[in-house]
Amino acid sequence: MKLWTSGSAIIIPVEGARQWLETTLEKIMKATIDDVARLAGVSVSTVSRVLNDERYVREAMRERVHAAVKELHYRPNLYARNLAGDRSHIMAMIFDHAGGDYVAGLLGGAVTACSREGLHLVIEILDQPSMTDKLASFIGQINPDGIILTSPVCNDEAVIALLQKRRIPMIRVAPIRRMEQILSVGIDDQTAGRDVGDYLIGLGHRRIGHIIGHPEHGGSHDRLLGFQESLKAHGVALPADALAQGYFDFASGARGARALLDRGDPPTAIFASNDEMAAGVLSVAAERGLKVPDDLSVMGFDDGTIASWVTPSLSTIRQSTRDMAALSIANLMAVREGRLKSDAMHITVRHEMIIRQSTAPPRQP
Amino acid sequence: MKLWTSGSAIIIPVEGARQWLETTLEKIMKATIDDVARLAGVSVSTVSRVLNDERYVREAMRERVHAAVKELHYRPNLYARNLAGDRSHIMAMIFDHAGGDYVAGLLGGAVTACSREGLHLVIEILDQPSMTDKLASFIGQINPDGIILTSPVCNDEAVIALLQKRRIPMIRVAPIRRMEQILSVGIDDQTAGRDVGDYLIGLGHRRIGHIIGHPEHGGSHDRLLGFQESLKAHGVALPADALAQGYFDFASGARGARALLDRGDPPTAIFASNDEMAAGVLSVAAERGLKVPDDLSVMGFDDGTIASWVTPSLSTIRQSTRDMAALSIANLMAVREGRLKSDAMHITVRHEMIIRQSTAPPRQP
DNA sequence: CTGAAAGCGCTTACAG
DNA sequence: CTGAAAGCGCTTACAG
Repeated sequence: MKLWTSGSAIIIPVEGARQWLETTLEKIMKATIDDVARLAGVSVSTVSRVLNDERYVREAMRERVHAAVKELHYRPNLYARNLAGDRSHIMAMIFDHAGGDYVAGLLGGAVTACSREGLHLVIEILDQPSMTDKLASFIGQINPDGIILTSPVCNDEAVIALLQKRRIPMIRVAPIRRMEQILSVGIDDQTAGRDVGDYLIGLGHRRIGHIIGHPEHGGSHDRLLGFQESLKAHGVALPADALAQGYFDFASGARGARALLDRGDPPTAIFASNDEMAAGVLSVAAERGLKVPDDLSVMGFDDGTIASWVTPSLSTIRQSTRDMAALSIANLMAVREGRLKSDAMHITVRHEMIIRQSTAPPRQP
Repeated sequence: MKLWTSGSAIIIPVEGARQWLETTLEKIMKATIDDVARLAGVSVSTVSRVLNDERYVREAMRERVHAAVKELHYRPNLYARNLAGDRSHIMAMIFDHAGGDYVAGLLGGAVTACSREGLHLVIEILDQPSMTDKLASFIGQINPDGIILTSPVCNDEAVIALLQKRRIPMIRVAPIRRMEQILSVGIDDQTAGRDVGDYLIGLGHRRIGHIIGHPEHGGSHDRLLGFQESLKAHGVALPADALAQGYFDFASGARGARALLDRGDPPTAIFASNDEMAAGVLSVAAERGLKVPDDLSVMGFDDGTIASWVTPSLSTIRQSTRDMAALSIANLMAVREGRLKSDAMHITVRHEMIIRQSTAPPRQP
């Protein structure tokens, strides 16, 4: 929409009028698909087809439409599209709390991937087990094109059943157990756990403790499993009291460390299932006058920001939650568009061991 | 797909058909406003009025509608509402990166407040200065009912101008400078800065350093200002080299600490403008064999999770970013509904000093 | 390959 | 206080 002025000026008397004019212009200037069709000299059907990248459109038409779109600064109305069509162009991510590097990475990765694909991300918090009513209301209103489920909700049977019934493509991030029909993504936690065991044993440690991660998070089990495998393979004992249950938070890491160090034969190395708990171990070591890594080696997991902050800095396993989220979005789109069947598909993301200051050979090898 | 009927039974041959039936039932069962109107024996206009809590509806009607809504498990279609009406029932929050306790608190508070008000939260990341194209595209499509701007975008003139032009209610979280016409929320950073100064001087410190926060975050300036006021009021000198510029991250806190401690007359206390930087100070102290708090007192800001993790735990100022976000949502709604004019309104959230282990009187008073 | 037209499920003047 | 009807801006069979 253009304004033509010929010789004379438009006089705008007062501030209020200027605002009114602006608002009105805005409204007029907000082009619709009809405006585009008119300018391009085609039907709205054709415009729609071009916009949605459908086949069977002549190149000439395509170009004319694109030119009109550009000239009018046209942006399709999300709500009209969603009402008329069967896609919402919206992705959802569900988690139980907003904090920590782990969630932040997922969030950042998801938003970035979404905006690259022309999608929007809406988030919802489910912090009670089986809040299916809240979830039902949420997906009933948003009708997301796909949904990313993090721990612990990704292991909630009621949640999964609901989503399956509603036929919403979903992907589970680091689930406890993979399911035949459902996409999932994660690193190979078991191998990572084995890597840690091998590394610590390689340093010469023979009494190694482990603080298990949150029981409702998939990584915890697999890391423990791999860790056990490694010790077994090297003939290193792992008595029951060398294991402490943690919950991925600082306090439970500290509690676990105290329990492990109070044993008759305390460990020379502790592997905590995430960095926060490892930081808890470090604080207990400091409190007891144990030098890290000389008296005690400490290994974390995640390589979050905290791993480099603490003193000494943490040796850890790096996993990219950003990548996991980006891959989640990409695969959910592929499922929705029929490019991919979701059956039995698990995406494994690379992990990497990062050695810093908190690990070393034991004092008495 | 056809259904065969033989006698009175419906014969469903294969699995595919069962799925089809389920899907169809789902679709049938997804009630619309028409269904509600029919069941309640009123017009859709009336249903709409009841749903939107408008006046001028008889109590009897209201009850019948609510009963029908409940019976049908009716949920209004978000996209139809948004297309027909002028509200989107969507709130947006913009930030530059997803990490840290500060952002996590805002996020959690916003999502919680939204779901309480029947709104949804969509998030967008603007990590380059003046990404107005991306923002324009975003709000053009989402048309949020309100928008929460965090630092540093809340200080971006181009961003604000765009939002004003589009008449989207916005609130700025902890802006550098308040603006007459725009809502903002934050704690009284200046008073908080003064509180810290008063407290450290009260302990007996006379050589106090400060690591300034990120220059594009509003809190930084005001905290510094209040801190300066306090020292001045008590006649305590604050030479230029007792100030270091930080960026709210661990590394800049460590850098700042080194600079301050390398002075001829090193400080006995350092006030860092957030906890992450304070953790950086702690690590430098450890590295130099300085005992905290005996040789050096350290004060943080925010009371994020990290404040309790580090050893010694940090004395700090607690501010609730959750509350800020919740208040933001509430006030944006009030503006949109005309219950509140956005002019010159700033909401001050309470802050609180938390004393832990990292502060004490100086060794030589 | 293209277009005319119905329809998605609401809201909102406009009448009464 | 209530209802009939237009309209929001798209997508999608259905014809051609």
